[in-house]
Amino acid sequence: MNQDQSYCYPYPHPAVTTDVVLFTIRDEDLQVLLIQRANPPFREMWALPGGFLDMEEDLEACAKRELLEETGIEGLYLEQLYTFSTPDRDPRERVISVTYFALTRSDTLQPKAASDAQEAAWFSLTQLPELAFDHAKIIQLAKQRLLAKLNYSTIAFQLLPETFTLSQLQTVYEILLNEKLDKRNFRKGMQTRQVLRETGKLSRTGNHRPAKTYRVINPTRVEIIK
Amino acid sequence: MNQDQSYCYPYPHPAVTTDVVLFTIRDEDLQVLLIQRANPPFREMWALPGGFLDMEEDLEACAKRELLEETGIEGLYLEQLYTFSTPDRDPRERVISVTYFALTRSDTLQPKAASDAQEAAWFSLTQLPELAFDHAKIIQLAKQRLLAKLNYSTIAFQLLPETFTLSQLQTVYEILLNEKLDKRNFRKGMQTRQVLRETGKLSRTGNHRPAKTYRVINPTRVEIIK
DNA sequence: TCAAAAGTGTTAGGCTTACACCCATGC
DNA sequence: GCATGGGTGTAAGCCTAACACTTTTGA
Repeated sequence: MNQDQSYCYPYPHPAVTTDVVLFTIRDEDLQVLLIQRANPPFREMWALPGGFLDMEEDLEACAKRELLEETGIEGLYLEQLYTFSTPDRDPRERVISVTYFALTRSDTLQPKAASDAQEAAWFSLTQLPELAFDHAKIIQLAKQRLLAKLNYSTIAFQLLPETFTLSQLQTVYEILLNEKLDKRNFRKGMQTRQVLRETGKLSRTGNHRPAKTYRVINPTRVEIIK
Repeated sequence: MNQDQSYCYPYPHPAVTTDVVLFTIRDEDLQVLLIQRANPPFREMWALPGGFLDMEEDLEACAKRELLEETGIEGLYLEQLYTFSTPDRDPRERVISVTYFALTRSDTLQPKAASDAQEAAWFSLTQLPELAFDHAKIIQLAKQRLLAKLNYSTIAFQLLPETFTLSQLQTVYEILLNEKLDKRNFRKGMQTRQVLRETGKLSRTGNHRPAKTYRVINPTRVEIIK
């Protein structure tokens, strides 16, 4: 077909990419990390971090690598979300995108742009810019999945630092669920689930009683039968 | 690289396939459809129905097409399961497999082999033959997903014909959960969920009182908050 | 009349929810 | 001492789970 294209197959192959929806909570709001594209198509538009699969790595490694390359962020919780395959979703060629969603605590240092991302920044889910490809749809699906897992898993802890107070934890739930929760019932529920351990240390901030701090017993995500 | 391979790209592309885990209930048992491979690799071994993605179709269409081509089965519930990408999972070349799971009622006519499947047959999950590729792992994951969805969705109805009795429905749950359920509580629960409608007809079989028959209000799957 | 599956209510205990006040600290 | 968030118990009602007998039919 074309002799300066070096990788040839007896029948057509699609390209495979990963795209990552990285959530955090900042400014009392659920936010998502976007990068501004440096190259066409959709040049200068905002998009999810992601990129093409290398032949030696599996998809999760690809997602982690792209996140690191484009934003400098690493070492976080990652879960496969869905695989998108509408034939014309990328104008260049047929591209299958395997999407992941990831969570990080907000005290992660600011994402710095790198490689083929011009810039990386956090956006509130309620104020997204226009997005490249079908990335708006991907973000909606990721949010739906995150919310669905809130009540039967320890996924929310991925949004907090290693140690935290119960009020901080409750605030995370309130922001995600978009409703106020009862303090006593919330704490009772956490006790029942047996996923927290007191650190023994107190958090002294502001002019009020210091709060006990906790850590997750098993920092790797666990599903919980209520 | 090779001039009689006609599809060339500036960087390497993996092949993309779909594989489908089709479940049914037969002989009081959860069974899965397998095909016997007609071609290498793993020639004559049993494997999930599936095959390579065409460039004009999306993944779900591919899964449906392969199921139809290899088994003659069509028109059933299909849900994306997971995308597998271990680099060496296929000895021929790098293959990404997007897997689906599907459910059908057992009165579907017998699968007939076609195209590159030598034979198609149902196997009990407890008596699987040795399987090609990583298909054993895929089946395990599909089963796990099916069981997880039992209690908060109407997924189980996909395993029954259009109209059915409450005893038939209960039997499906009992087989899947592998435990006996209380008849009165089961019926009460179904009433609460408001997903069934009486057909007005009775099922007369055997020497006993005829049973009322029901159909699902919304035959497309609905998620239910208990 | 017998066997076989269909059909039907009640109760106890556990879980969920609603709700209000004192505590420890910094200023 | 006052403002601020931290921390704690109880009671009502709802949901879940356990449990046994009558009905209808065909043979």
